[in-house]
Amino acid sequence: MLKATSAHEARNGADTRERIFDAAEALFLEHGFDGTSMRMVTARAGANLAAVNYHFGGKEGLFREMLARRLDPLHEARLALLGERRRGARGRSLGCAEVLAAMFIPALALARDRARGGRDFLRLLGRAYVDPSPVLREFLSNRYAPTIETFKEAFAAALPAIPRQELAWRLHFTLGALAYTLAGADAWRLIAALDPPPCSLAAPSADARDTADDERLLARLAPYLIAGLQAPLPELDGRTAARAASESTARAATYTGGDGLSRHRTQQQQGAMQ
Amino acid sequence: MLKATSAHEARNGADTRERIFDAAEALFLEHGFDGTSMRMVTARAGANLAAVNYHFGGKEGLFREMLARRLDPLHEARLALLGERRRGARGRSLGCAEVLAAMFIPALALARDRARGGRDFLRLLGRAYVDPSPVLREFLSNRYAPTIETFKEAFAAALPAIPRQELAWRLHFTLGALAYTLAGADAWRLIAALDPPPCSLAAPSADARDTADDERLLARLAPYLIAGLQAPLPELDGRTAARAASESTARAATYTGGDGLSRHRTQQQQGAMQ
DNA sequence: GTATGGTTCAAACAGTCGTTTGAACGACGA
DNA sequence: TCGTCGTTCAAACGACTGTTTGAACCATAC
Repeated sequence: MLKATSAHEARNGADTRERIFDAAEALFLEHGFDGTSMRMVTARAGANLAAVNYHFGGKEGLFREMLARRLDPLHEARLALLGERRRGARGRSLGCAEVLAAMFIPALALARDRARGGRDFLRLLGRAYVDPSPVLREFLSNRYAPTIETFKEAFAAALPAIPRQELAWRLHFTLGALAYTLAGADAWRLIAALDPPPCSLAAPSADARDTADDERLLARLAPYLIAGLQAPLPELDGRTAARAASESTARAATYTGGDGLSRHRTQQQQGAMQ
Repeated sequence: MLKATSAHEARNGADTRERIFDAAEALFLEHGFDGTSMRMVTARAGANLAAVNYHFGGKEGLFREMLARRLDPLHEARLALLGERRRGARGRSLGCAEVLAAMFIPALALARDRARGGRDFLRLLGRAYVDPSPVLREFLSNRYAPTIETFKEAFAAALPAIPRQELAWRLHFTLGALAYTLAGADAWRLIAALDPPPCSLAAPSADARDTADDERLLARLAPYLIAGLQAPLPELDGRTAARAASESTARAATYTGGDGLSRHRTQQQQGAMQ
């Protein structure tokens, strides 16, 4: 009734499951949750319409498991890499770029690994975060909230000069730039137009070309995000964000010490704005 | 047969049009294009189901006109403000912050003006950019491509040190952070929790409070985006995104400047990543 | 051999989708 | 007063939605 166990069932049943996963993934990338029908999925997968309800219990179950298949390994790898770098730092707190790398490298590795993600992995990641369907939104926020919280703490330690409120917003902006960039089909079409083609001698496979594109894209994205995270603090209501924070939250005061303060010249670019 | 002309028809017909617009707007914010049905719209608008096809020719026509109602004034105001600042500069090229302000200020003004946008205007703007429906994507890219091109030129003049390819990407990231931030219903719920409430003496109206929220949000967003746009250039030759990230820690990366960015990728960097 | 149990299948379920129809309404000019 | 025309209305259209059903399949266990 539930999962496949014997050799025969494992071969047949698991195979249809995978085909349905792949079909749902491709269709979700193009049409979103509401725009993808079960008949589209099963037709593309070469499976019977009832197979979705048999294997996954319904449309919602299919998309939840489809996302978890890709996103669970991603978040595990992210946490593992973050812990590894923390142990390697021996007490020294990680830098902002190192924390960001702990988010980027596993995503890139999965995009390179066809078995666990494939060339469309990053697009899937982005689409999942911008889909309007409440089913997916609730699923994602429930399942991956601990990981996000852990990285939020890591960024807070890496950027002690940024008040917690401000940092929460900047991480939100960062996630937005990431999700939108990765989700947009336009972006991946623009790569070929904007970036010069790789001049490798051996004709690269389709996968290798896409992987190189991913790396170029994230190489462009990382400096942008790091600069944004470390930007001078804004002024709210005539006060600096730091003052606003210290007036409203007691926690910010504990982070005022440390080396991060010298890095921020809070007056430098303020005058240029507006 | 087509639009209303006489006094009577202008009162009745235009009124239902507006009610349908408002209903479609609210539902589109929550459910997206595919998740919003004509019956949901007409029921909320208190109109007959056939009214949508009568006034707009169909679902696609409704959403196109609904978006144009909000976004046309926005883009006109953006271009007007940009031209105004250019004339005020008397030949001196505008700064990055000024160009960004020409995008922000009209959006904020429309969000403050209930008649031409209202408190949900920024959310609508964001949702429109992330909706997966090909109908809306094609409509937006066709209709507002000239405006985007104009601002791209303005940013290019404001940031002469950034190569055009790189700038195109950074504007894409910027648009992503904007759209995702504005679209997310979570963001607007977080504002109350993260930002200290305004300490005005008079009890603020609901609109005034939302406007203040918008201003705080964009005040936080602007330094982030400006810093990202002005970030040190990435190095794309033979390095992975991870190494580029860790090398650019704390704005230490070198400005290669001009076109000094060598784009020859020497060899495959497969081995560099685990 | 037969029985078992996971899997697939065609067919149909009730419901919703966007759209169309043709009659009715109601203010206007003649 | 009558005809006109823009607008609204209930009702229905065929197509599509997600889901369910019960029979058929087939390698395995007995």
